[in-house]
Amino acid sequence: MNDTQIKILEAAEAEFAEFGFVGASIRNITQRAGVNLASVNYHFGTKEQLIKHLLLFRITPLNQLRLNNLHKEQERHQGEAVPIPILVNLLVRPALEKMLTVEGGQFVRAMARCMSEPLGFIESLDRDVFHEIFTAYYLAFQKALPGLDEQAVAIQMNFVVCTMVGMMMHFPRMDNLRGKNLSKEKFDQILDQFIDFISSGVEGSSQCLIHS
Amino acid sequence: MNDTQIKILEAAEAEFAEFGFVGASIRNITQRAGVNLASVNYHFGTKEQLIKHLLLFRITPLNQLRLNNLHKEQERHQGEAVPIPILVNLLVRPALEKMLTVEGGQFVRAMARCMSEPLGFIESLDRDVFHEIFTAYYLAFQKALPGLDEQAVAIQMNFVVCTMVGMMMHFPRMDNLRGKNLSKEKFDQILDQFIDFISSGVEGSSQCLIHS
DNA sequence: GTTTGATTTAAACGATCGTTTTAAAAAGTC
DNA sequence: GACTTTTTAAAACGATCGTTTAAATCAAAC
Repeated sequence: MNDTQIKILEAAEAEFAEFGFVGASIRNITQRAGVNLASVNYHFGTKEQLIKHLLLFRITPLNQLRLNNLHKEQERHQGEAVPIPILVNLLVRPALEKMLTVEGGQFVRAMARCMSEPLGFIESLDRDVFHEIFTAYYLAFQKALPGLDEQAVAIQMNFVVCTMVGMMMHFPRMDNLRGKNLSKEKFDQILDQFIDFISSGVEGSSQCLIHS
Repeated sequence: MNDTQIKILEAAEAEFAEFGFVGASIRNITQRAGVNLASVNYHFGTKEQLIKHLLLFRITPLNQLRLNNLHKEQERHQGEAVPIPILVNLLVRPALEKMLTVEGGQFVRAMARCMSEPLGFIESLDRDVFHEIFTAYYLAFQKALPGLDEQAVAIQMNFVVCTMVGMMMHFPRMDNLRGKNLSKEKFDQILDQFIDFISSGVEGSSQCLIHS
Protein backbone atom coordinates (compact mmCIF):
# COMPACT_ATOMS: atom_id res chain seq x y z
CA MET A 1 0.00 0.00 0.00
CA ASN A 2 1.58 3.20 -1.31
CA ASP A 3 1.88 6.35 0.79
CA THR A 4 -0.22 8.22 -1.74
CA GLN A 5 -2.85 5.52 -1.68
CA ILE A 6 -3.13 5.73 2.09
CA LYS A 7 -3.52 9.49 1.98
CA ILE A 8 -6.21 9.12 -0.66
CA LEU A 9 -8.13 6.53 1.34
CA GLU A 10 -8.05 8.65 4.48
CA ALA A 11 -9.23 11.73 2.66
CA ALA A 12 -11.85 9.74 0.77
CA GLU A 13 -13.26 8.39 4.01
CA ALA A 14 -13.70 11.87 5.43
CA GLU A 15 -15.22 13.12 2.20
CA PHE A 16 -17.65 10.21 1.84
CA ALA A 17 -18.63 10.53 5.49
CA GLU A 18 -19.49 14.16 4.97
CA PHE A 19 -21.17 14.11 1.57
CA GLY A 20 -22.04 10.51 0.74
CA PHE A 21 -21.07 8.86 -2.52
CA VAL A 22 -22.78 11.09 -5.05
CA GLY A 23 -22.00 14.21 -3.05
CA ALA A 24 -18.32 13.44 -2.69
CA SER A 25 -15.97 14.92 -5.26
CA ILE A 26 -12.69 13.48 -6.48
CA ARG A 27 -11.31 16.98 -6.59
CA ASN A 28 -12.07 17.54 -2.92
CA ILE A 29 -10.62 14.17 -2.00
CA THR A 30 -7.32 14.78 -3.79
CA GLN A 31 -7.15 18.28 -2.36
CA ARG A 32 -7.67 16.99 1.19
CA ALA A 33 -5.04 14.31 0.57
CA GLY A 34 -2.60 16.79 -0.96
CA VAL A 35 -2.12 14.69 -4.05
CA ASN A 36 -2.74 15.21 -7.72
CA LEU A 37 -6.26 14.96 -9.13
CA ALA A 38 -5.43 12.13 -11.51
CA SER A 39 -3.91 9.91 -8.83
CA VAL A 40 -7.26 8.59 -7.69
CA ASN A 41 -8.00 7.22 -11.14
CA TYR A 42 -4.42 6.03 -11.49
CA HIS A 43 -4.36 4.08 -8.23
CA PHE A 44 -7.97 3.01 -7.82
CA GLY A 45 -9.63 3.35 -11.21
CA THR A 46 -13.04 4.99 -11.04
CA LYS A 47 -14.85 6.70 -8.19
CA GLU A 48 -17.06 3.63 -7.92
CA GLN A 49 -14.05 1.35 -7.51
CA LEU A 50 -12.66 3.70 -4.88
CA ILE A 51 -15.68 3.47 -2.61
CA LYS A 52 -15.89 -0.28 -3.19
CA HIS A 53 -12.24 -0.63 -2.18
CA LEU A 54 -12.78 1.53 0.88
CA LEU A 55 -15.90 -0.26 2.04
CA LEU A 56 -14.45 -3.72 1.52
CA PHE A 57 -11.21 -2.70 3.22
CA ARG A 58 -13.13 -1.61 6.30
CA ILE A 59 -16.12 -3.90 6.46
CA THR A 60 -14.35 -7.19 5.82
CA PRO A 61 -12.34 -7.28 9.07
CA LEU A 62 -15.36 -5.93 10.95
CA ASN A 63 -17.55 -8.78 9.76
CA GLN A 64 -14.76 -11.28 10.30
CA LEU A 65 -14.61 -10.18 13.93
CA ARG A 66 -18.37 -10.42 14.31
CA LEU A 67 -18.30 -13.89 12.80
CA ASN A 68 -15.43 -15.15 14.93
CA ASN A 69 -16.97 -13.83 18.11
CA LEU A 70 -20.27 -15.45 17.25
CA HIS A 71 -18.61 -18.81 16.72
CA LYS A 72 -16.72 -18.53 19.99
CA GLU A 73 -19.89 -17.71 21.84
CA GLN A 74 -21.73 -20.56 20.18
CA GLU A 75 -19.02 -22.96 21.29
CA ARG A 76 -19.24 -21.64 24.81
CA HIS A 77 -22.97 -22.44 24.82
CA GLN A 78 -22.41 -25.95 23.43
CA GLY A 79 -25.30 -26.08 21.00
CA GLU A 80 -27.68 -24.19 23.25
CA ALA A 81 -29.09 -20.89 22.04
CA VAL A 82 -26.92 -17.83 22.60
CA PRO A 83 -29.09 -15.27 24.45
CA ILE A 84 -30.36 -12.28 22.51
CA PRO A 85 -28.44 -9.62 24.46
CA ILE A 86 -25.17 -11.37 23.66
CA LEU A 87 -26.05 -11.70 19.98
CA VAL A 88 -27.01 -8.06 19.74
CA ASN A 89 -23.83 -7.04 21.50
CA LEU A 90 -21.65 -9.09 19.16
CA LEU A 91 -23.43 -7.73 16.12
CA VAL A 92 -23.70 -4.08 17.04
CA ARG A 93 -20.76 -3.18 19.24
CA PRO A 94 -17.87 -3.68 16.80
CA ALA A 95 -19.27 -1.03 14.49
CA LEU A 96 -20.58 1.46 17.00
CA GLU A 97 -17.62 1.47 19.35
CA LYS A 98 -15.55 2.94 16.52
CA MET A 99 -17.64 6.11 16.65
CA LEU A 100 -15.78 7.54 19.62
CA THR A 101 -12.57 8.28 17.74
CA VAL A 102 -12.53 10.83 14.96
CA GLU A 103 -11.30 8.53 12.20
CA GLY A 104 -13.50 5.69 13.41
CA GLY A 105 -16.51 7.97 13.40
CA GLN A 106 -15.72 9.05 9.87
CA PHE A 107 -15.51 5.48 8.69
CA VAL A 108 -18.75 4.51 10.42
CA ARG A 109 -20.62 7.44 9.02
CA ALA A 110 -19.18 7.00 5.54
CA MET A 111 -20.27 3.39 5.62
CA ALA A 112 -23.78 4.19 6.82
CA ARG A 113 -24.25 7.05 4.39
CA CYS A 114 -22.89 5.37 1.29
CA MET A 115 -24.50 2.01 1.97
CA SER A 116 -27.88 3.70 2.27
CA GLU A 117 -27.69 5.24 -1.17
CA PRO A 118 -29.98 3.46 -3.59
CA LEU A 119 -27.43 2.96 -6.35
CA GLY A 120 -27.34 -0.34 -8.17
CA PHE A 121 -23.75 -1.23 -7.41
CA ILE A 122 -24.13 -0.23 -3.77
CA GLU A 123 -27.13 -2.46 -3.22
CA SER A 124 -25.39 -5.43 -4.81
CA LEU A 125 -22.25 -4.74 -2.77
CA ASP A 126 -24.46 -4.53 0.30
CA ARG A 127 -25.85 -7.98 -0.33
CA ASP A 128 -22.47 -9.48 -1.21
CA VAL A 129 -20.67 -8.16 1.85
CA PHE A 130 -23.35 -8.82 4.44
CA HIS A 131 -24.90 -12.02 3.18
CA GLU A 132 -22.65 -14.39 5.10
CA ILE A 133 -22.86 -12.61 8.42
CA PHE A 134 -26.58 -12.00 8.08
CA THR A 135 -27.34 -15.69 7.63
CA ALA A 136 -24.99 -16.70 10.43
CA TYR A 137 -26.68 -14.36 12.87
CA TYR A 138 -30.07 -15.20 11.42
CA LEU A 139 -29.64 -18.82 12.45
CA ALA A 140 -28.46 -17.76 15.90
CA PHE A 141 -31.45 -15.44 16.33
CA GLN A 142 -33.76 -18.21 15.19
CA LYS A 143 -32.40 -20.53 17.85
CA ALA A 144 -32.71 -17.81 20.48
CA LEU A 145 -36.29 -17.00 19.50
CA PRO A 146 -38.05 -20.37 19.36
CA GLY A 147 -41.67 -20.11 18.31
CA LEU A 148 -41.07 -17.37 15.78
CA ASP A 149 -41.47 -18.34 12.15
CA GLU A 150 -38.73 -17.63 9.63
CA GLN A 151 -40.12 -14.32 8.43
CA ALA A 152 -40.66 -13.03 11.97
CA VAL A 153 -37.02 -13.71 12.81
CA ALA A 154 -35.87 -11.90 9.68
CA ILE A 155 -38.08 -8.96 10.55
CA GLN A 156 -36.59 -8.78 14.02
CA MET A 157 -33.12 -8.76 12.55
CA ASN A 158 -34.12 -5.99 10.19
CA PHE A 159 -35.29 -4.00 13.19
CA VAL A 160 -31.87 -4.46 14.74
CA VAL A 161 -30.07 -3.43 11.59
CA CYS A 162 -32.33 -0.39 11.07
CA THR A 163 -31.68 0.75 14.60
CA MET A 164 -27.93 0.31 14.32
CA VAL A 165 -27.69 2.10 10.98
CA GLY A 166 -29.95 4.86 12.24
CA MET A 167 -27.57 5.42 15.13
CA MET A 168 -24.53 5.32 12.87
CA MET A 169 -25.99 8.15 10.84
CA HIS A 170 -27.63 10.14 13.59
CA PHE A 171 -24.99 9.94 16.30
CA PRO A 172 -23.02 13.03 15.29
CA ARG A 173 -26.25 15.01 15.56
CA MET A 174 -27.37 13.89 19.00
CA ASP A 175 -28.09 17.23 20.60
CA ASN A 176 -27.12 16.43 24.14
CA LEU A 177 -23.75 15.00 23.25
CA ARG A 178 -22.43 17.19 20.48
CA GLY A 179 -19.56 19.42 21.37
CA LYS A 180 -19.43 18.04 24.89
CA ASN A 181 -16.05 16.31 24.51
CA LEU A 182 -17.67 13.00 25.30
CA SER A 183 -15.50 10.96 27.64
CA LYS A 184 -14.83 7.31 26.93
CA GLU A 185 -16.65 6.32 30.10
CA LYS A 186 -19.77 8.25 29.21
CA PHE A 187 -19.66 6.95 25.65
CA ASP A 188 -19.33 3.34 26.78
CA GLN A 189 -22.22 3.85 29.12
CA ILE A 190 -24.42 5.15 26.31
CA LEU A 191 -23.31 2.31 24.05
CA ASP A 192 -24.19 -0.24 26.72
CA GLN A 193 -27.55 1.43 27.09
CA PHE A 194 -28.10 1.39 23.34
CA ILE A 195 -27.34 -2.30 23.08
CA ASP A 196 -29.66 -2.87 25.99
CA PHE A 197 -32.27 -0.80 24.14
CA ILE A 198 -32.05 -3.05 21.08
CA SER A 199 -31.98 -6.29 23.06
CA SER A 200 -35.00 -5.26 25.10
CA GLY A 201 -36.74 -4.33 21.87
CA VAL A 202 -36.17 -7.74 20.33
CA GLU A 203 -37.11 -9.66 23.44
CA GLY A 204 -40.09 -7.49 24.27
CA SER A 205 -41.63 -7.43 20.81
CA SER A 206 -41.04 -11.16 20.30
CA GLN A 207 -42.84 -12.17 23.44
CA CYS A 208 -46.39 -11.65 22.16
CA LEU A 209 -45.47 -13.53 18.98
CA ILE A 210 -44.11 -16.55 20.80
CA HIS A 211 -47.22 -16.94 22.92
CA SER A 212 -49.48 -17.30 19.91
CA MET B 1 -51.19 25.98 -6.00
CA ASN B 2 -50.60 25.86 -9.73
CA ASP B 3 -50.92 22.67 -11.77
CA THR B 4 -47.30 22.98 -12.82
CA GLN B 5 -46.22 23.46 -9.22
CA ILE B 6 -48.00 20.29 -8.14
CA LYS B 7 -46.41 18.28 -10.92
CA ILE B 8 -43.01 19.65 -9.90
CA LEU B 9 -43.49 18.81 -6.23
CA GLU B 10 -44.59 15.26 -7.02
CA ALA B 11 -41.65 14.68 -9.33
CA ALA B 12 -39.27 16.33 -6.88
CA GLU B 13 -40.43 14.06 -4.10
CA ALA B 14 -39.69 10.96 -6.16
CA GLU B 15 -36.34 12.33 -7.24
CA PHE B 16 -35.27 13.34 -3.73
CA ALA B 17 -36.42 9.97 -2.37
CA GLU B 18 -34.24 8.20 -4.89
CA PHE B 19 -31.11 10.33 -4.93
CA GLY B 20 -31.21 12.57 -1.89
CA PHE B 21 -30.70 16.32 -2.08
CA VAL B 22 -27.26 16.57 -3.62
CA GLY B 23 -27.91 13.62 -5.91
CA ALA B 24 -31.19 14.98 -7.23
CA SER B 25 -31.09 16.99 -10.43
CA ILE B 26 -33.41 19.79 -11.45
CA ARG B 27 -33.25 18.51 -15.00
CA ASN B 28 -34.49 15.07 -13.96
CA ILE B 29 -37.24 16.59 -11.85
CA THR B 30 -38.58 18.77 -14.65
CA GLN B 31 -38.34 15.89 -17.08
CA ARG B 32 -40.30 13.62 -14.74
CA ALA B 33 -42.89 16.36 -14.28
CA GLY B 34 -43.07 17.09 -18.00
CA VAL B 35 -42.46 20.78 -17.50
CA ASN B 36 -39.79 23.19 -18.62
CA LEU B 37 -36.41 23.26 -16.93
CA ALA B 38 -36.69 26.86 -15.85
CA SER B 39 -40.07 26.43 -14.17
CA VAL B 40 -38.54 25.10 -10.96
CA ASN B 41 -36.54 28.27 -10.49
CA TYR B 42 -39.51 30.37 -11.58
CA HIS B 43 -41.98 28.84 -9.14
CA PHE B 44 -39.78 27.90 -6.22
CA GLY B 45 -36.55 29.83 -6.56
CA THR B 46 -33.49 27.71 -5.95
CA LYS B 47 -33.08 23.97 -5.46
CA GLU B 48 -32.56 24.64 -1.77
CA GLN B 49 -35.85 26.53 -1.52
CA LEU B 50 -37.57 23.69 -3.36
CA ILE B 51 -36.58 21.03 -0.85
CA LYS B 52 -37.36 23.39 2.01
CA HIS B 53 -40.83 24.00 0.59
CA LEU B 54 -41.38 20.29 0.09
CA LEU B 55 -40.21 19.30 3.56
CA LEU B 56 -42.20 22.00 5.31
CA PHE B 57 -45.27 21.22 3.23
CA ARG B 58 -45.13 17.61 4.33
CA ILE B 59 -43.69 17.70 7.82
CA THR B 60 -45.77 20.54 9.23
CA PRO B 61 -49.14 18.70 9.15
CA LEU B 62 -47.40 15.53 10.31
CA ASN B 63 -46.01 17.22 13.38
CA GLN B 64 -49.27 19.07 13.97
CA LEU B 65 -51.02 15.71 14.09
CA ARG B 66 -48.44 14.29 16.47
CA LEU B 67 -48.79 17.31 18.70
CA ASN B 68 -52.60 17.28 18.75
CA ASN B 69 -52.73 13.57 19.50
CA LEU B 70 -50.25 14.01 22.32
CA HIS B 71 -52.35 16.76 23.89
CA LYS B 72 -55.50 14.68 23.58
CA GLU B 73 -53.81 11.75 25.22
CA GLN B 74 -52.43 13.94 27.99
CA GLU B 75 -55.92 15.25 28.71
CA ARG B 76 -57.24 11.70 28.85
CA HIS B 77 -54.66 10.90 31.51
CA GLN B 78 -55.47 14.03 33.54
CA GLY B 79 -51.97 15.02 34.50
CA GLU B 80 -50.77 11.47 35.01
CA ALA B 81 -47.92 10.20 32.85
CA VAL B 82 -48.87 8.87 29.44
CA PRO B 83 -47.37 5.36 29.16
CA ILE B 84 -44.33 4.88 26.96
CA PRO B 85 -46.00 2.59 24.39
CA ILE B 86 -48.65 5.21 23.72
CA LEU B 87 -46.06 7.97 23.39
CA VAL B 88 -43.98 5.92 20.97
CA ASN B 89 -47.05 5.07 18.96
CA LEU B 90 -48.13 8.69 18.67
CA LEU B 91 -44.63 9.77 17.70
CA VAL B 92 -43.73 7.03 15.26
CA ARG B 93 -46.89 5.80 13.58
CA PRO B 94 -47.95 8.94 11.66
CA ALA B 95 -44.72 8.88 9.68
CA LEU B 96 -44.27 5.16 9.20
CA GLU B 97 -47.83 4.30 8.24
CA LYS B 98 -47.37 6.43 5.14
CA MET B 99 -44.77 3.98 3.85
CA LEU B 100 -47.36 1.51 2.58
CA THR B 101 -48.56 3.65 -0.33
CA VAL B 102 -46.22 4.48 -3.18
CA GLU B 103 -46.39 8.25 -2.86
CA GLY B 104 -46.31 8.07 0.91
CA GLY B 105 -43.25 5.89 0.79
CA GLN B 106 -41.55 8.34 -1.53
CA PHE B 107 -42.25 11.20 0.81
CA VAL B 108 -41.03 9.30 3.85
CA ARG B 109 -37.85 8.22 2.17
CA ALA B 110 -37.20 11.64 0.70
CA MET B 111 -37.60 13.13 4.14
CA ALA B 112 -35.31 10.61 5.82
CA ARG B 113 -32.68 10.84 3.11
CA CYS B 114 -32.56 14.60 2.78
CA MET B 115 -32.83 15.29 6.49
CA SER B 116 -29.82 13.05 7.13
CA GLU B 117 -27.57 15.00 4.80
CA PRO B 118 -25.07 17.09 6.74
CA LEU B 119 -25.69 20.35 4.92
CA GLY B 120 -25.88 23.54 6.90
CA PHE B 121 -29.32 24.62 5.84
CA ILE B 122 -30.70 21.10 6.34
CA GLU B 123 -29.44 20.87 9.90
CA SER B 124 -30.90 24.25 10.79
CA LEU B 125 -34.19 23.33 9.12
CA ASP B 126 -34.11 20.09 11.09
CA ARG B 127 -33.84 21.94 14.36
CA ASP B 128 -36.45 24.54 13.41
CA VAL B 129 -39.06 22.05 12.30
CA PHE B 130 -38.66 19.49 15.04
CA HIS B 131 -37.84 21.67 18.04
CA GLU B 132 -41.41 22.16 19.22
CA ILE B 133 -42.47 18.55 18.90
CA PHE B 134 -39.24 17.28 20.39
CA THR B 135 -39.61 19.32 23.56
CA ALA B 136 -43.30 18.43 23.88
CA TYR B 137 -42.56 14.73 23.70
CA TYR B 138 -39.45 15.19 25.80
CA LEU B 139 -41.53 16.44 28.69
CA ALA B 140 -43.97 13.57 28.22
CA PHE B 141 -41.16 11.02 28.19
CA GLN B 142 -39.68 12.60 31.28
CA LYS B 143 -42.94 12.20 33.13
CA ALA B 144 -43.26 8.60 31.96
CA LEU B 145 -39.70 7.76 33.00
CA PRO B 146 -39.38 9.06 36.57
CA GLY B 147 -35.94 8.55 38.04
CA LEU B 148 -34.12 9.27 34.82
CA ASP B 149 -32.14 12.49 34.72
CA GLU B 150 -32.60 15.00 31.91
CA GLN B 151 -29.79 13.74 29.76
CA ALA B 152 -30.89 10.12 30.07
CA VAL B 153 -34.36 11.02 28.86
CA ALA B 154 -32.94 12.89 25.89
CA ILE B 155 -30.75 9.92 25.05
CA GLN B 156 -33.72 7.60 25.14
CA MET B 157 -35.59 9.90 22.77
CA ASN B 158 -32.60 9.95 20.46
CA PHE B 159 -32.68 6.16 20.44
CA VAL B 160 -36.31 6.32 19.37
CA VAL B 161 -35.63 8.84 16.63
CA CYS B 162 -32.61 6.89 15.36
CA THR B 163 -34.66 3.75 15.14
CA MET B 164 -37.53 5.44 13.36
CA VAL B 165 -35.30 7.18 10.83
CA GLY B 166 -33.34 3.99 10.29
CA MET B 167 -36.56 2.23 9.40
CA MET B 168 -37.68 5.05 7.14
CA MET B 169 -34.51 4.65 5.14
CA HIS B 170 -34.11 0.90 5.30
CA PHE B 171 -37.69 -0.23 4.81
CA PRO B 172 -37.63 -0.41 0.99
CA ARG B 173 -34.66 -2.74 1.28
CA MET B 174 -36.03 -5.20 3.80
CA ASP B 175 -35.25 -8.45 2.05
CA ASN B 176 -38.20 -10.49 3.17
CA LEU B 177 -40.78 -7.92 2.21
CA ARG B 178 -39.56 -6.46 -1.05
CA GLY B 179 -41.55 -7.39 -4.11
CA LYS B 180 -44.00 -9.39 -2.08
CA ASN B 181 -46.96 -7.06 -2.68
CA LEU B 182 -47.23 -6.48 1.03
CA SER B 183 -50.85 -6.49 2.15
CA LYS B 184 -52.19 -3.79 4.43
CA GLU B 185 -52.87 -6.36 7.12
CA LYS B 186 -49.33 -7.69 7.06
CA PHE B 187 -47.90 -4.18 6.97
CA ASP B 188 -49.98 -3.06 9.93
CA GLN B 189 -48.86 -6.13 11.82
CA ILE B 190 -45.21 -5.33 11.18
CA LEU B 191 -45.76 -1.71 12.12
CA ASP B 192 -47.39 -2.73 15.39
CA GLN B 193 -44.47 -5.01 16.05
CA PHE B 194 -41.99 -2.24 15.27
CA ILE B 195 -43.67 0.17 17.64
CA ASP B 196 -43.66 -2.58 20.23
CA PHE B 197 -39.96 -3.07 19.51
CA ILE B 198 -39.20 0.56 20.23
CA SER B 199 -41.40 0.75 23.32
CA SER B 200 -39.86 -2.38 24.77
CA GLY B 201 -36.45 -0.92 24.03
CA VAL B 202 -37.17 2.27 25.95
CA GLU B 203 -38.79 0.55 28.89
CA GLY B 204 -36.24 -2.24 29.07
CA SER B 205 -33.15 -0.08 28.85
CA SER B 206 -34.56 2.48 31.28
CA GLN B 207 -35.23 -0.01 34.00
CA CYS B 208 -31.66 -0.48 35.15
CA LEU B 209 -31.21 3.30 35.16
CA ILE B 210 -34.27 3.90 37.31
CA HIS B 211 -33.17 1.45 39.98
CA SER B 212 -29.92 3.26 40.57
C1' DG C 1 25.03 6.52 -16.95
C1' DT C 2 21.47 4.69 -19.47
C1' DT C 3 17.37 2.47 -19.79
C1' DT C 4 13.08 0.83 -18.22
C1' DG C 5 9.05 1.05 -15.65
C1' DA C 6 6.25 3.37 -12.08
C1' DT C 7 4.43 7.52 -10.49
C1' DT C 8 3.24 12.38 -10.55
C1' DT C 9 1.87 16.47 -12.88
C1' DA C 10 -0.70 19.81 -15.62
C1' DA C 11 -3.95 20.33 -19.01
C1' DA C 12 -7.81 19.23 -21.45
C1' DC C 13 -12.26 16.61 -22.69
C1' DG C 14 -17.01 15.94 -22.74
C1' DA C 15 -20.81 15.93 -19.85
C1' DT C 16 -23.90 17.62 -16.38
C1' DC C 17 -25.04 20.76 -12.98
C1' DG C 18 -28.02 25.05 -10.99
C1' DT C 19 -29.28 29.24 -12.55
C1' DT C 20 -30.25 33.29 -15.58
C1' DT C 21 -31.75 35.56 -19.59
C1' DT C 22 -34.65 36.86 -23.30
C1' DA C 23 -38.41 36.18 -25.97
C1' DA C 24 -42.80 33.92 -26.99
C1' DA C 25 -47.26 32.39 -25.45
C1' DA C 26 -51.23 32.49 -22.27
C1' DA C 27 -54.28 34.53 -19.08
C1' DG C 28 -56.40 38.29 -17.07
C1' DT C 29 -58.09 43.30 -16.99
C1' DC C 30 -60.17 47.31 -18.69
C1' DG D 1 -59.21 44.61 -29.12
C1' DA D 2 -55.32 46.79 -26.63
C1' DC D 3 -52.70 46.45 -22.57
C1' DT D 4 -50.67 44.34 -18.51
C1' DT D 5 -49.33 40.49 -15.90
C1' DT D 6 -48.26 35.76 -15.39
C1' DT D 7 -46.49 31.67 -17.14
C1' DT D 8 -43.86 28.87 -20.42
C1' DA D 9 -40.12 28.06 -23.68
C1' DA D 10 -35.47 27.65 -25.63
C1' DA D 11 -30.95 28.89 -25.21
C1' DA D 12 -27.03 30.14 -22.99
C1' DC D 13 -23.85 31.04 -18.82
C1' DG D 14 -20.39 29.85 -15.73
C1' DA D 15 -19.09 26.29 -12.78
C1' DT D 16 -18.04 21.66 -11.44
C1' DC D 17 -17.97 16.98 -12.29
C1' DG D 18 -15.32 12.20 -13.43
C1' DT D 19 -12.10 10.81 -16.51
C1' DT D 20 -8.33 10.74 -19.96
C1' DT D 21 -4.15 12.16 -22.15
C1' DA D 22 0.55 13.26 -22.72
C1' DA D 23 4.51 15.00 -20.91
C1' DA D 24 7.56 15.35 -16.86
C1' DT D 25 9.64 13.32 -12.89
C1' DC D 26 11.22 9.69 -10.09
C1' DA D 27 13.09 4.95 -8.80
C1' DA D 28 15.33 0.90 -9.67
C1' DA D 29 18.06 -2.39 -12.50
C1' DC D 30 21.62 -3.32 -15.31
